Amino acid sequence: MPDEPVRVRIAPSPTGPLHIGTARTALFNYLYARRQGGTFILRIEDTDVARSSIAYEKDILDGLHALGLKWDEGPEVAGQAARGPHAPYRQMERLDTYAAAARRLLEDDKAYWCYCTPEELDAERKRLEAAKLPPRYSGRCANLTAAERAAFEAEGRKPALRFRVGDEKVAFEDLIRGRVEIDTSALGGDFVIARADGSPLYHFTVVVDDAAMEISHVIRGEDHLSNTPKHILLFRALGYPEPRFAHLPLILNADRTKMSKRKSQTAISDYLAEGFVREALVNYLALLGWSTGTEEEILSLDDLERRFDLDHVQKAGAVFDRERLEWLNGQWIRRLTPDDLVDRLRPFLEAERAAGRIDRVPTDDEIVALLPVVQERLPTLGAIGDLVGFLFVDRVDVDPAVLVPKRWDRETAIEGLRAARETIAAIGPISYEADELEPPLRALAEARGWKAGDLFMAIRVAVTGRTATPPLFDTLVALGPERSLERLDRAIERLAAAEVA
RNA sequence: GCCGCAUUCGUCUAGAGGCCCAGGACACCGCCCUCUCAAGGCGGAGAUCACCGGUUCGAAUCCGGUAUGCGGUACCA
Repeated sequence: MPDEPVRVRIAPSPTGPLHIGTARTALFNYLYARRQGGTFILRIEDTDVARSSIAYEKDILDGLHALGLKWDEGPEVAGQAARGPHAPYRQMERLDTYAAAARRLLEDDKAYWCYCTPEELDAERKRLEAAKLPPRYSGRCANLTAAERAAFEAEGRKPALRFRVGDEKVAFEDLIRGRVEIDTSALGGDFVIARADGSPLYHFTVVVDDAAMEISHVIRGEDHLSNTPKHILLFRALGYPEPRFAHLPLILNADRTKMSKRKSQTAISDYLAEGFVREALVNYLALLGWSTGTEEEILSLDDLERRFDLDHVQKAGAVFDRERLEWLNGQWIRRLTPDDLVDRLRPFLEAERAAGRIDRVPTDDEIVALLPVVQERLPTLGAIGDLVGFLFVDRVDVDPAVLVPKRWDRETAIEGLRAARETIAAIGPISYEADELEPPLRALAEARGWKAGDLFMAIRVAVTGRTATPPLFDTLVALGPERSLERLDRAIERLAAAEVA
């Protein structure tokens, strides 16, 4: 095949939020286009009017934008007109195109009107199933006479349009799986391409549009592999050139079934809301079913655009592994510049505030100051509240029981905290730095014969309310001398009061 | 049921006849670092390459069959 221009597309249905699987397919199409110097097209397949919504369309466009997958043709904003030489790119706005194609098939007798009701078809299917036969349309309406049609019309029946399947073998060369051959007799008979209400169905619109938009490579999920012969038959019947096909392995639930909302978290927006960064999402998704062929695994979108190829796409399905995503997310968070990280953290801190988990949102300067101890501790951006939220609440809740280190008793804890309080107070606000705090507190522990770790733990719990925090002295500095002493005082009171209880 | 696709450590994968009694990463375990938690470093455990036959001097890699899994089989996409 001569160098035809590469044109690929992602064709989501706005019947749900952007799904992990759709995002991965979009990514592979995008990467293929970029790598081949081709065109990446977004087409909205909204012919299932009952389940489609503009809100889902918006979620899908927003999600693709958030991942950095820019498309060359298609709608930019949900609901608004699309741009590109083949506009519109929303199927419900292309109905006349399908109607024209349907008319041609009808005129060529490659399609016919079927008056069977859903009930009749259902009964037929059940009968076949009961007889342990594969479900298949009988072809009852395949050769109706004009009189028979008129009789049905007189009954008020509205016909669906069926495509004649015929009896042959269809073979194609899948770019990932190699040669695939299917006998069309296994396709279940003539299939419906337009509903009784006139609205076109997926198998039909996908072919008409892929042809109209001059799609050169159809890269999609393996769940469409078995449907491909139907599409090829339609391409041929309509006299369109066939595109090349590449069927990607499925993304799987932990039980190795096709990934579903029911068993996994599938919405990209949910991952973004948790604080997964686009770099990690893209990196992880790219490595689900594809590899560089080397041992490299931290790859930016830029790297991927330069290296993606269909040869290294895996054939078998891949289980979605959240742990690995989290690890990659940490890798990417650690690579962000301070300014960038602050920008990305702010919305999450604002969300913490809105949820009432912190009492005020820190300033950018405060966040920047925290970065050295926070950046390597964030598995997700959303973990920020859990990590340092105690710095931005008016008062912490301290459990007296955890205030006492394992090797200590209550009295020692009170004594230790009092001594620590004096030591810290003596340092004063001017030299209140981590380097100034540590030596005297260590000296204190040594003088009293305490393990430094025990003393530090008691202080940590007193000022943060928790046993796992960023390094203690940085934490004290972030807290400031006043609030540090105040929290120590409160903790001492709590412990003293616990005596009574 | 029928049709199709797939099968390398728990998971993601490297591997395109000898470099592999199979390499990397996540997770797991241990050690180091260490004020806790992370991060990082080092090490460990973990795959008879689904199974059976064949081709070959030699097979994870080629061929055939079997098994298992998944997907499709809608007037959903």
